[in-house]
Amino acid sequence: MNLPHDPRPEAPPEELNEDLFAAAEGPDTHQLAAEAAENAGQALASSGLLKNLNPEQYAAVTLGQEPALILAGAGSGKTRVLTTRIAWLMQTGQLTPGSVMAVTFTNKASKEMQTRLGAMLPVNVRGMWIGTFHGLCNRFLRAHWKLAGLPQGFQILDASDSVSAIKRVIKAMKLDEERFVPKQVSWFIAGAKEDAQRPGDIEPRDEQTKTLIEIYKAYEDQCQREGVIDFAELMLRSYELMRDNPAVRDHYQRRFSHILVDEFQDTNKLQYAWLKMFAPPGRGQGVMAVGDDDQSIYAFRGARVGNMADFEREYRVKKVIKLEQNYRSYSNILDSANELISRNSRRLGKTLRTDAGPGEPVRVYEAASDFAEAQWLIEEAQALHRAGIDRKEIAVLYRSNAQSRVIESALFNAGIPYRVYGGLRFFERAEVKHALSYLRLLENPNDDTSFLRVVNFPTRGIGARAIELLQDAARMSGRSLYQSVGAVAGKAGSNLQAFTGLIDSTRNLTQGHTLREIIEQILEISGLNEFYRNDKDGAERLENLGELINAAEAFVTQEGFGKDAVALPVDELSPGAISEGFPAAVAPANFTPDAETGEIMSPLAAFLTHASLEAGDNQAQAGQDAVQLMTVHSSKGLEFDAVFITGLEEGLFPHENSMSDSDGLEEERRLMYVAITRARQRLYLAFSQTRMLHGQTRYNVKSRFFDELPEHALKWLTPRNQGFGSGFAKEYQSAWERGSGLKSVVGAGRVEKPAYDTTPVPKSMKQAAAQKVADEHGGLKVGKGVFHTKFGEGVLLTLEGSGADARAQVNFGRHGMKWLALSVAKLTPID
DNA sequence: GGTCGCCTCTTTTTT
DNA sequence: AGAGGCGACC
Repeated sequence: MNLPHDPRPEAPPEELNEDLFAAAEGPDTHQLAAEAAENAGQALASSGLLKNLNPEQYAAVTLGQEPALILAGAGSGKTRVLTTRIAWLMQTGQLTPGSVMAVTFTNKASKEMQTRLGAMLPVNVRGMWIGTFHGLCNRFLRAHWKLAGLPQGFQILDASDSVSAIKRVIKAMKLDEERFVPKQVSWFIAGAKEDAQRPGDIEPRDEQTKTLIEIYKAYEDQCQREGVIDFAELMLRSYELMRDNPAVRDHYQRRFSHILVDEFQDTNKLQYAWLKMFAPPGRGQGVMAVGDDDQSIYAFRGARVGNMADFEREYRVKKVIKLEQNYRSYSNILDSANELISRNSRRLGKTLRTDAGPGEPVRVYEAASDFAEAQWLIEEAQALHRAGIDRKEIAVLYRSNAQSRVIESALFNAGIPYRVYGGLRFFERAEVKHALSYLRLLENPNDDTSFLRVVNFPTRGIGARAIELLQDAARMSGRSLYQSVGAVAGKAGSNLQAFTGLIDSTRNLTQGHTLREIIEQILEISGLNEFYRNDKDGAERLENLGELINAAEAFVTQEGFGKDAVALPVDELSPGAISEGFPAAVAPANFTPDAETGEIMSPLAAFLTHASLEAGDNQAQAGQDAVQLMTVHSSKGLEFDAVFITGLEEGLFPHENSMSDSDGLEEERRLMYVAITRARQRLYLAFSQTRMLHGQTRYNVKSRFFDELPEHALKWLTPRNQGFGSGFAKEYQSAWERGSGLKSVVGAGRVEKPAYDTTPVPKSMKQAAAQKVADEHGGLKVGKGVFHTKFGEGVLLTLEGSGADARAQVNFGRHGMKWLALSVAKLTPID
């Protein structure tokens, strides 16, 4: 135990478990504990745990059992406050491991919290209710699957599974996929669920909405039939179970005397409602919400910053504690962040300060191309490494995943170890998903999504027609595809039976085998291995399948398999809980552990859950000293000695899809704020004049964010204003007046042909049309610069129509994207 | 009826 | 650059 000044004798883990049971016994315990804390707290004031906390942190850590809202700026020691508070509450006897729930958003954050807490106290953090919203909901539903109306081994659909399930629904309903785009429908459904709305709760405003509601309903039925639930459903089911079952609700409200929620600004409506089920205002539990409105970056998926204000009001928070002292960055970095974020209008108000001094300037670099940007970045990173900075302390951030490619290949060619977070995650790779689908079918043959994914992969003579017949049969009888195989006659039918036979026999064959053996078997029997062995590009995929076996092995051994499953019998079935009159309906009868092993879940089922919930973030070689690559979103909560923010270009960052409304732009700004505040010592901002994206070249203008940073904190590594960012029309004019013209093409956006293609050959109708219009308007070329008397200079992005109808889409940078009628607008080409 | 290969469209961010 | 859709061929 590494708490040097613990006044109490060291408590053995068993004793803590005793406490754990006691914790479920009701408010009296809480009260006694609080009294004990009163005394202990004084003694602990100068102990190691509370040492070096600033006054605000101290106040937050040692707050009594009451609702609290902590406004915690970036780098203000938020995680430290959270973990120290839990540790302090436990040390002072106010809390037992079983009576606290700590919720985070990302797996990374919850792991971090567990690690830190584990280092402070000798507790089994795995058994504690520390996890992501979705992880905890999963745990909750595994415990109460029957009450929740789920099959015991329910599986979780990830985003892409969900979209393909919805696609099937749309097809089955014979709806037009153009009009009901599966992805958008998925959005609609997730959005409804996040507002706690079932199909019946949504108002059928118009025909479109009416149909969407029908799809939602059918999708629900389908998921229920197949025994699967999506991410949003995890939350919604848990919420509804709490809402509709007083006995369960009462149990958990008594059990958790303290609930801590991290990144509260990112909670959506449902998550807040969920929290209120576990700890309603006025129930007297200690609910601590920690958040930073300036770091709210998930509005796009339903996060409501307003939850912070609502929380303050509804829970009658006495005093909001603001953590504004930053311990991470030098002031040049902080000044930049502060200045930038001050442009946002809707803020709770908070300014970070530091005692660290100005530090180095923020370095700005302009590259000619994304390739050059990557090259420069690598040289700079190498220099940093030579100067003694660990590679893992160097982060490269970008707005969208697609940007990582260039950087990756440059790093690869230079032989620099790197690690990419996010992007195509391990469990999302096609071959891995195939393998997982086979595994899911072993566990639950009625999982139609998995069935369809692999029924004919590798090909085994089951085509679209056969599947259509099968789906019809299934629909008629209301059964799963697997159950309906017998209904299809002929060759196709026997092929289908061969497939289900393959699944069944593998299941029998591997009965009682280890997870590793099961996976090895299915890879062979399914023919996946053979398929990739014969595929000329299959080597890497085979490797990934091998990696899947490793991951399973690691999951079983190191990870201590089934933490969610194992944790349950211990604390759900605690004598305390039962003696407290925990209703029979949710008591042990609901657990049907494996007769032989006593496991609540099979290792396979647990592994599949793990694969859905943690898309394989930590599959990349952990521990190696590697440069860290990630999106700005996934960098939240992390910090590095040196940070490169790349691709700071209009249309990319801020992203073009967000620029239309001010809310979107403010979110982009918060995103930039998050990115900047990741850096401890060195911050680099880079942008590029051209960039290859989706196989096309884009011509870029530097991000408007450069104009929102304090000049004194910046140092331009390339000549300032060489590029064509803000106010470039003016620059253009002066350059024009000097008679030099402009050499480079400026502007931002997509162009129809590759940049360096000197002999353009129209590849599509669109291009051919563009070519035609260009001929009519001599000299205008897509991808080239144009000049407009009012808007100045821009880049021609699209040409459409002909004659009087001819239109042009031009990006005028500062003046934005515009569609112009060529019969009216006077556009002159610039070379 | 199945398979293969060419064509098109796509992509913001995540549990 | 990669996946899904569509048409031609087996």
